[in-house]
Parts: sequence; C-alpha cells; structure tokens
Amino acid sequence: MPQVPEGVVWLKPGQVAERAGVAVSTLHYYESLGLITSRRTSGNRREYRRDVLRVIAFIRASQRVGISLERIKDALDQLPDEDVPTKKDWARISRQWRDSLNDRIEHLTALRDRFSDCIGCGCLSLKACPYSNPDDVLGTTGQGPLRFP
Amino acid sequence: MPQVPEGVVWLKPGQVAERAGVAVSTLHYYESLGLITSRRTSGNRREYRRDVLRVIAFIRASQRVGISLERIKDALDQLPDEDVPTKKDWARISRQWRDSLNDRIEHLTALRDRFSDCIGCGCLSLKACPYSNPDDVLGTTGQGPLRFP
DNA sequence: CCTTGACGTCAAGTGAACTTGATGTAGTCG
DNA sequence: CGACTACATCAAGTTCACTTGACGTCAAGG
Repeated sequence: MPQVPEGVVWLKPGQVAERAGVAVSTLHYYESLGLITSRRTSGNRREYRRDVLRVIAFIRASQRVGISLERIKDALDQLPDEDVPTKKDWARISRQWRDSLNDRIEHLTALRDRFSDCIGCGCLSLKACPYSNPDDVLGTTGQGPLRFP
Repeated sequence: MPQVPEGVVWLKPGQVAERAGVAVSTLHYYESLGLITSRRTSGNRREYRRDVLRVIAFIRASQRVGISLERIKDALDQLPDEDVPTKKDWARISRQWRDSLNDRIEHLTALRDRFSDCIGCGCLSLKACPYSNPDDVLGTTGQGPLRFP
C-alpha cells in the first residue's frame, strides 16, 4: 500500500512543525515571506518536502546569531530550488555568507575579550572604569553600521 | 572660567547621541529601562558621565550579536555603579557572560561550517541536498532553546 | 454518517526596540 | 530682548517576527 507518489515522502504541516520545533503558524509565516515552499494536496492542504526541515534549521540557527529573516531570505534565494546553479554562482554566494558570519564571529569575540580585559585591568567595573579613554567606543561613532546589518 | 564641578566632564544629550551614534530618544529609552543613568541640571536637563559612551558601546555590540536589552541589563545591573563588588561576585558574573558569548560563538561557527560542508559535499544545494538525513536538524527538535535565549 | 481534529484563510493582536509628534521650557547668540 | 535651537515629557506610531482568534473545510475513526 504505497502512498508515496514518486519516491519522495511529503510531510504534513503538523509533522514539520513538531520535527522542526516551530509552530504551524510560523510555517505559514515563513512561506508568506518566501523562506520555505510547499505544494498542495487535492484538498488544499500543504505538503512539505523533507528537506524543509534543513531549511528551517538553517533559519533558526541564523536567527539565533542575530541575522534578520530578510537577510536569511537573501541567502536562501540564491540557493537553487529545483535546478542546479553554476559552481561559480554558488561559490560567490557562499563566500558572501561566510564573510558575514566571520564578521559576526569577530565582533562577538571582540566583545568577549573586551569584557575579559575589564576583569584583567583590575578596575572591576565597566561602568566606571578609570581606564576609560573617551573615544574608545568600539567603532560605533562615525560611519560604522549601527543598526542590525 | 571652569564650568566643571569636580574634575568630571559631564556630557549633554546631544553630545552623547552624536559620539555614541544613537538618537537622543534612544538615550531616553535606555534610561527608562535602567541601562544608563544621568543626573539633572538646575534646569532639568540631563547630563551624562563620559563613561556612558562605553556602556552604550557595550549595549550596541551586544545587541549586534543578538542579545536582548533585558539580558544586557542583567549584565549591566551586576556591575557596580559606584561601590566596588567583591572579586568573587565579579568573577562569577563575568564567567556567566563569557559562557553565553562563547555559546553564541560556537553556534555561529557551527553555522558557518555547516554551510561550508554543503559546498564541500558537491550537491551544490542546501534546499534539495540529497545528503539530507531526516533528523539532522541542528538540535532544534526536542528540548533545545528555540527562542532567543 | 457523524464527530473530531488537523488544516485553510485572513485580520488583528503581541512584545521588543525604538521613533515620531505634540507641546512646553531652557539657555545661548546677535 | 527676542529668536532659535536643544532639551523636557508623554502618548502614540512603526517594524520585525510571530501568535491568536474567528470562521470555515477536509479526512479518518467509530
């Protein structure tokens, strides 16, 4: 009794929601933004390819480190849906993404190390640190990206 | 003509806003949340200590990597405002903060490496990767922290 | 066949992090 | 002294990322 059309197992919304650890409404929302896709049954129910789990995991992992859904969509959009992109395209896109992640890792590391420094310097206070040279503002003044990039 | 009371230079809202790269309204907002403090002049104008710049830089840097203002406040609250805490308290707090940052760095690195793997495997597609073993969901299923911690 | 529950759409609500607007005051400069 | 700008308060608006509610539909079990 095979219910499988062509070798691919399609998942129902509830299954995806449970496995991915998100609400069904979130799936609707992501779909409305074009982050994930689904097909419909004859009865208008959504069906998801199994790999949607991977995409959702990617989304959640990215969000977790402060990347917006818009940016995530930018990345996902550049990935192929059905057809295969050139290796060149792929390499370029993946390089961009990695660069952005590396950038974030750097900032995070700097933040951690700065915090550690404040312990090391003996002043025991970030708020009232006598070490405070006026314009050591971690690059927030001037032209730097101040909002979430 | 010294306008300085006791050797500390107090900054006006506009100066802080410009140097820190945030809007004056943001200063009000942060103050309303207890993230920063100010004193008032006889004319009810706010005045900030110079080190507020450092605090704001800390806030922005933390936000940038996805930490909420509430969490940031937790960290700042544990720092001394005027009086000195015990070294033990300080060490404990800083350890917590570092752990949380290290955790984020790990997640970020994992995300980057996973992305790289997907290039390495040759499938050229994350969305339709035939590599896809069903439950390789980066730990989002089950008990893991799904929202921003 | 009928109930039950998972699913569909669409509008509206929520919380976080700010911003904008309305309205009034303070201080500085020509 | 008068104008102008920066600042004060407070309420309300905005954006992002969802969630909730209202209401109707589909399908599987008893």
